[in-house]
Parts: sequence; structure tokens; C-alpha cells
Amino acid sequence: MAEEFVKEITPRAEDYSQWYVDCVLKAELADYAPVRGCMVIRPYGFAVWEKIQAILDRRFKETGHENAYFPLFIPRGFLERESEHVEGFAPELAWVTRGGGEELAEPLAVRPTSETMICSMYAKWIHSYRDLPVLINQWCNVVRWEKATRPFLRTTEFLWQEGHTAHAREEEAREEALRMLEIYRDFLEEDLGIPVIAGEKTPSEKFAGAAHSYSVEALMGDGRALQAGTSHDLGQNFSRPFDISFLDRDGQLKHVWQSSWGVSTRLIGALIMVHGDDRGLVLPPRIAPVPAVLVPIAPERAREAVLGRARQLAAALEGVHLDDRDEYTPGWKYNDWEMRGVPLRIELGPRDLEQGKAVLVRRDTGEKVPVDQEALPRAMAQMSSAVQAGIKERARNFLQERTWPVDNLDQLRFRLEERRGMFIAGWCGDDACEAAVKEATGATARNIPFAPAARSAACVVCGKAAAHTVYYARAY
RNA sequence: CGGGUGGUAGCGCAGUUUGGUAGCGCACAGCGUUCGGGACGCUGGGGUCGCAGGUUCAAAUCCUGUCCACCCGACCA
Repeated sequence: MAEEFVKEITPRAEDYSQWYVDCVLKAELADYAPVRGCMVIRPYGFAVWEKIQAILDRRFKETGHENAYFPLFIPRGFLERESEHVEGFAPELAWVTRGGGEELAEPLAVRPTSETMICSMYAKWIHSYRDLPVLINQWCNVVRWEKATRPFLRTTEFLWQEGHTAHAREEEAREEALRMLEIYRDFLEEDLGIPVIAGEKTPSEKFAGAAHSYSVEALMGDGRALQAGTSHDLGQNFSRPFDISFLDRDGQLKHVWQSSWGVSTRLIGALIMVHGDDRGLVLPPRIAPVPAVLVPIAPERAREAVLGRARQLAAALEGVHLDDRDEYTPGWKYNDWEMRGVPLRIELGPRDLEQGKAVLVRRDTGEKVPVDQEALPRAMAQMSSAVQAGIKERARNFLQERTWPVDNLDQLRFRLEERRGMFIAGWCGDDACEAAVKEATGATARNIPFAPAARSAACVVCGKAAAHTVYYARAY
């Protein structure tokens, strides 16, 4: 795929950010809205989100969760109850102060996340250990008044899911947080083909109000890290101020233990940056809204024969979109669908017709294979699996190639100046050393991996014995 | 939120220095020829020059303000 066919998209090497924006706009995933920092998710982009939703929603339900919906507006008082939470979110809240033409007695925040609203309801609903656990998920939009926005990666309003659970025991909440992180990890790797590093956030990077935060971190094509999903063990940090208590078996009144976890439309940004190439998107077959496109090559002499057979095939084959637009040439269509990341393409022309064949083409490698028309279902299934596995493998290799252990700050700095990527380093556990890395290199602690690829003996900053191994990276 | 760049037709741009009836390529529409990696010809439609003020006989062009986007930094899914 070295040749340059698409002129619509800026090559990655020339300007990675522009390439990303070109992909978003030209593939018609999203467009800028007339409101600062907001985007419109267009049908093709929303179809990707619906695929993501469908898979995750099923997995949430398989693990006992139910969907519900809570209000968009959050009374000011709610947010103020958990001091760390309000401090963390205060700078990015949008407030409603008027309604129905009158000043509101109490301003309402547009939810940046729903912990407080949901907790207020849990306090009403939970009375006994028999009411537990409560396992609820919500698909919704949230608003955070971000200073710098980019389509999908960081927008003022975005779509996500937020799971909120309440448990009788501390370990249960912790286990839940880890269980859901594992679902995210598996989903990212197997369905999106995005390898991630699962681990725990450092205290300074954890969610405002959490006892422990966990994350899955992915590496984008430009070597910058992206937090792809988070899961929090909230401890009793919310159940105490919101007084969510239950009478336990032993007759004692206790506060529940909670978790919350979420992924957002940011995942679409990750898909673009992990798999995309200079021709545009490369979508994993499992979430591609259009799994395959059939492009007929229909010169005048064979027009009806080709189109007729193309219609038959498209109708018989599952997930095949027939592009029989008369106004575009086959070459134009190839480029168009490649830009949109469609995993497989079937070309059908007069020559194929004579031989009872079709040409099957892979989006990720460009490989073209002539296939007997009768054998298409099997060949497509095979090639589809090959694409799914191929892009995952490629992404995994990229992550490995771009991960380096470092022993000291200078090494980290020099390496990072050369090339962006993930850096494995020791950490003594002191906030000051973590801050020093950021100060000196711009890289932040992504997480403390559950399964580090390498171990470090000494803190990368102070040289004292390392209590943890940390992944550092410049992040989105 | 700081520093930088930019906003002229759907997209990409020229025109702004030196004020004087808004242009090019692609896209779009009609007709014809075409179809194995972004086809071609002819004809045609489309712009209150981001927005609001100001200067001037006259503003895309000069002045002030403002909005938006992009890039680089500080904060976040």
C-alpha cells in the first residue's frame, strides 16, 4: 500500500494531525458543528459507534448489568458533596442558571459524569444487603468544557457509557472495577484490534473522587498514548457523603462500596489512529458498518451482464454493499471505499464474468485474489478473519517496537526527543518524581501495568528503589 | 487558557502590500462519449469575501472589536 492514490488525505508523515482530521472529515465520520468544540457525528461515524455499543452492551448484560437513564441536569449541591470530585470537575462544568425565563434558585450543571446523580438515587433505592449488588449502566452524552478540542478525541459534548455499581463488600467493588476493565481490554484487543496496557492509574492521575482508578492505554500511530477506557474503585468516597447505606446480615448499618467505569466515542479516534494509513481508515471487520463493498466494472458491451451478476451476488452474500453508482468510475470507488476503511472489496468485471470469478481485495494489505464466485462466502469469511488478525498483529508489533525501558530521566528525554512511544520506568511512589518526569519530558504516567513488559529496579528520577513500574508517554 | 497560523463558491486556493464592478482548479447541474486504480468534451448554476462596527465618493483590501478552526504548550474520556 505504498502507492499514493488518494489526494484527499494529507500523508501521515507530512502532518499527522491534519491526516487525522482529514480522515474524520473525508470518511464522513463527523463534521464540525456550529458550536465551539462540538461535532456532528455523521451516519457513517454513528454506525461505528452503534457497532461498538452493540458489542459492549451485550457484554455488560452478560455480566448482569442493566441499562437505565438518569437526568442530564445535576443540582449544584450534588456536585459539592464530594470535595475531590467537585475540585476535579469545577473548571469544566457548563451551568444552566435560567429556565422558563426565570433565574433558577439553584444552578444546574450539565452532567460531566453521573456519579452524584446516580448516588442520590441509590441512596433512595438501597436499604438492605438484599438490595445489593446494584449493577446499572447508562448510555448517554456528557459535557465537559474543554479548552482544546479535537473531533472524537476531546470534544465539549461526547457520547459514552457509564457503569455505576454498588456492593456490600469492599472486595466486590474492586473486583467489579477490574472485571469491567478486563472486558474493555478484551473488547479493545479482540474486536477493535487495539492492543492496550492495562494497569492502575497513579494517585495524581486517578479519577476525581476514586479510591483507585484503572485504565487501558493504547498507543496511537504517532507514538502518543491514549486512555481508551477507565474503571474506578470508588470505595466509600461517594456512599458516605450521599449516605448510601444498607442494613447488613449482621444487623449493622453500613455504607456501600462502589465502582464506576466508562468508554466513550473517543474509541473512534483510537480506531483511526491505530489502524489508519495514508489512504484513510482501516476498520476492523468486526465493527465495520460496511464489511465489504462490491464494485462492478461495467463497460458498455458487458453492462447488463456485469450489473445483473453483481446484483445477484450482493443479494446472496451477507454484509456486501453493492456500489452500482453510474456516475463514478471503478477506480474512484476503490479510493472512496478505502478512505472509509471498508475491510474487503469485491471487483467484478467482464473478464471475471467469463471465468466465473471475482477479485477479492484486502483493505489492510491491498492483496488481490481471484476467487471462484461460488467460493466467495468462504473466501470472504477467511479474508475477513485475516484482516481482523492482521491489523491486530500489526498494531501489537507497533506497540512493542515503540516501547522502551529507560533507567534515568536523561535517557527518557533523549529517547523521547528522537521518537515518541511508551517508556517503561521505575517509580519510587513519590508524586514529586512523577511530576519531575512530566516537567522534564512532557510525558505523563499512563499507568502502573498489571503485567509489565520489563521491570525497573530504581526510580527513573531519584534513583531510589522502585516501588512500581510505570508506563510513561506523551498522551492525548 | 497562553504562543503561532488561518477564515474569499461545497472543497483547495489566488486577489489584500498599492481601496475602484470577485477569480482559478476541483466538486455540482444538463447533454454526449466513457468504465480492470480518482475518465473526457461542450454548456451552465453557485459567493452579503467568518461576523459586527468604523474610515472613505468607494472596502475582500485600511482600522477596532468579536467568533471559529488548525498547530505547539498548560488541564481531561
